[in-house]
Amino acid sequence: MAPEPRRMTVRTRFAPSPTGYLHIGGVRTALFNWLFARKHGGQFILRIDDTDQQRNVAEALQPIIDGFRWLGLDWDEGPEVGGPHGPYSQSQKLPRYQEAVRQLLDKGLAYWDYATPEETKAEMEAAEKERRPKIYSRRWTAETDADRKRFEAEGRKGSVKAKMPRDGVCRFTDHVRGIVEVPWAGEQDTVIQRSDGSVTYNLANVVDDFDMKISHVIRAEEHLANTPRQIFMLEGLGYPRPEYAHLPFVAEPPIKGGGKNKLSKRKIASYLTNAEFKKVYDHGKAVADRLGLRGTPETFNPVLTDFYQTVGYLPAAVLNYLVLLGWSLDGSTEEFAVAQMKELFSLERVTKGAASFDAKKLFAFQERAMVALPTAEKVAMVTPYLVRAGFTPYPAMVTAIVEAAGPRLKVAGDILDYTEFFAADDQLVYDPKAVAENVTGEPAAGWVVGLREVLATTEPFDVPTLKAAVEAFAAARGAKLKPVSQTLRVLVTGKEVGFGTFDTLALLGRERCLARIDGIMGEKGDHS
RNA sequence: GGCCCUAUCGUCUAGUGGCCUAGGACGUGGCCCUCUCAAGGCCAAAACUCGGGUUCGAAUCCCGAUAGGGUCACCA
Repeated sequence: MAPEPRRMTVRTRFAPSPTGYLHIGGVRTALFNWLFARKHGGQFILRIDDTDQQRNVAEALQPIIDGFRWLGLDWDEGPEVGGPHGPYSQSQKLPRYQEAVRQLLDKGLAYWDYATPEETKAEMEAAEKERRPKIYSRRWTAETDADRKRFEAEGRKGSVKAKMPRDGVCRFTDHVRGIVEVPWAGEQDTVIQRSDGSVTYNLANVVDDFDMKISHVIRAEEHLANTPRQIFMLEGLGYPRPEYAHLPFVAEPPIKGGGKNKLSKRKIASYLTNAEFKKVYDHGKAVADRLGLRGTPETFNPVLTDFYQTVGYLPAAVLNYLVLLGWSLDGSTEEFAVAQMKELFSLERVTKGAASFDAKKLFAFQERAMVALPTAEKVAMVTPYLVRAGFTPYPAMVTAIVEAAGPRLKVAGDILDYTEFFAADDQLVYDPKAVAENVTGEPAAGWVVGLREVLATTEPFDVPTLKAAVEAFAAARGAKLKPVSQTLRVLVTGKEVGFGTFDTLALLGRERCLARIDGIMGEKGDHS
């Protein structure tokens, strides 16, 4: 029979542990898996790696599911959507795994072992001291049921270990690293079933990948060294070998005295010593503060995707940054719409070295994407922030402010920089320093009455007319435009920064401007 | 410690023997624009880890060193 060139369906997976948060490095791995599946018209599977049966799996899983949904990384099989190769949680597959362990035992590819943790530890330490590979001596191996009984009579607990070959070479092809060869003799007899009957990751992983018909295992490089053990198991079980691609890990931002360690959410304090990382964090923190959010490093951390969702980033921008962390199309194309990524992604162009996470560059993608977003979409994005901050945003006003803000609006939460337009005239918050320097101090104090008069009489109340009137006002007093416009700005917004002064005036309208000036001047009057 | 992986500007990267006096992007510095803050425009500084080979010619191929990382003990 002629070997038919069969077209295998591409099936990839991402298998997070339910930890309660979605790590940005994990998203990068998931993205590459998702992109590869989408590019080849295959399926992307989400599977839950909860072999050590934690308590609140559902609760710890939710943030991960939310993150995927927010980013638009849809899965064809897995939690909430089901699928024909379930269950998609390892905790529900124990009998299945134990069956696999039994098969390995029956074939003589695994054995019962009764070494105590102390004994194992002592052997390993001795091996390290003698500069030998850390290979178990198999001293407490039970060959027969009688052996098992004997060990158990001693009060020992048995675990099952894989019986790794002691000679030959394990060779496999990795789509990013090429051919990898490792001598079997260096591979440890790894525990596949713990003494409490639960199974370990390597075993469960191999069984799941087979059950779910995973064609391409695309995962972080930390698993590269686990691959021979997994190959041993899957071949022992008679499973076909999937294709492998080990991605370089996402490294931490450059910090003084730091190497290229894996990005970790726990090390946020040291990342904050990196000025660029801190800028991004501070910007996000400002938004969270105005929202009255309690930002704990547990949830509010640029290493976690939740940060970007909370602050109001665009999923497309996050994805665009992430796709370039370890992959490139060429040396110059940087902007990719999600649809383009799906079309252009390839494993062959994944880089080999670890890539540092650069929050500031992610932010740059966000800025560009935000500027390009149609006003209506920005309005929809921004409105919930105003609501959460306690304002009543009227669509027309929001639209006007969003347009006036232009490129100042870098994330949705930035709308909270412009709440002066949504605040009631008698509830405007004035920055005392700004008032002291631009309103009550000299020469500004002497301009206020005149400026109020200008605003009261300028007709029409639009940008060019207002500008001309104020310029004339300044010229008449021998003043430059700058201090005068700043006085006006503080008078009606309470702040020294914002849109162009005349845009601000026009946006507010004559009534509100006069009301605000009267408000602050009346207040000053009352107190003096 | 054994085994495995990796190594181009501060960072992400292009580069697969001559097109490289090494290109792009973020960041940084300067200038311009300007009523503040942004944005924008222009310009600049900034890298092939080191040492040997192979070759007429090496960032690119080979060897070695160094550095970083991963993995190996009932985490995933």
